[in-house]
Amino acid sequence: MSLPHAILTALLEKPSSGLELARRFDKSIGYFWSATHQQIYRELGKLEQAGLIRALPAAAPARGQKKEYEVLPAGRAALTAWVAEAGDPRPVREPLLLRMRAAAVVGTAGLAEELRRHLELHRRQLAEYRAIEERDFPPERDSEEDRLRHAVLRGGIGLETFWTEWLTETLAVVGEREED
Amino acid sequence: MSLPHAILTALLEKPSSGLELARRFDKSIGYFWSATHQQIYRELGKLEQAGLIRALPAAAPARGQKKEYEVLPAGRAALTAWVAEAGDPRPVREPLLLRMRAAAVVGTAGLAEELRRHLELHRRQLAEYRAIEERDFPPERDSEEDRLRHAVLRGGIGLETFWTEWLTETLAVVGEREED
DNA sequence: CACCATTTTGCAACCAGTTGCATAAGGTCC
DNA sequence: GGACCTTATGCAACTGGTTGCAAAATGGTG
Repeated sequence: MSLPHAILTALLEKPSSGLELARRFDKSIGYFWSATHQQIYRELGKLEQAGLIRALPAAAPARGQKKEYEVLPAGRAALTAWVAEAGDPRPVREPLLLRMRAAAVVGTAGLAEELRRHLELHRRQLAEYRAIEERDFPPERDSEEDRLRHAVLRGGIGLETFWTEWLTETLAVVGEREED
Repeated sequence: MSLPHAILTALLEKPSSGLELARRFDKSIGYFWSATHQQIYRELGKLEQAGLIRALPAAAPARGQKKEYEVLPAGRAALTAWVAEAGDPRPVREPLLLRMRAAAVVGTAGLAEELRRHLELHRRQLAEYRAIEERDFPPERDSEEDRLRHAVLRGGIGLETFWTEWLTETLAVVGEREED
């Protein structure tokens, strides 16, 4: 039940149309909860029906025509409640770790290359996060909101840092004996 | 497409019945790819039909009766191929990070308690991993398989370490101003 | 041996997320 | 103004994962 709340958050930050939301999910919020435009349109429909958001323009709602949504008080209340809700961390689901296990049984052929590719991807993501950090969180900006959002970004940075370190380490274990 | 390969790996490590698999998924493999017994039974059926595994006992296969499976050569081949396959890392999907974002907009009421709860959970998981590490990977065990499996476990340890550190840090940001 | 709990397997329905495609409006180019 | 591209919304079908429940074998207890 996270997607509706992700959308409510995004809409509170700035009222948007479905497509705008989809684009914003490709960065920022989407770094921690990605969604396709389909999911977003469907969920916008549900949220509207539930009375948590409403469409703005009142122009005849036709197909190829932009529809902007804003959050209603009930929506804000639902989001506030969700912040305090208990919810366990999701179990890790990373196929790469699984593949390592499989490799322990059937051999590591082709694995090192994958590890290198992943390392490159995580390095790139890490660099992107760091650029955002420099751009959006200079030392002088330090409101409550900034500190919270910065903490989220530091989460991303920490995760990518972990993966680059682990992959580097692990390549030392796997890589060498695959070269021969 | 990870579950079938997780099952193949588990079955190669040791031929098992569905329920045994389900139990083993609650530890070890399941730390990185969890699955319910339903998923497992369904997948076992598919794998059998695909000719990648087969049921052992040949006794009349009835409902409440144990059925052991073992991996066939085709299954091993499929797993070997999968190890080398390209597959991008999954995007992070952690509701807690999302809730932090939401909290930046609607306030942090109730958040600190959740952070503390998560911190406790991650500490516990970390302790469990470390215990497994001591038990299963003493310095003298150092075969190829051991090194790979140990790397996987180090992955888990690294992730839990990251979360405990991030949560501690973040509690310092959120916790203080919620006490008043 | 009738009764009951446990073990093991499984069906059915559901929810969340993905993929592929369709349709409408608006702008651009000739 | 017809052909075409982009923007925007959406339907339908599918896949992966979850939940709730049922049902057959097994094994004990009175």
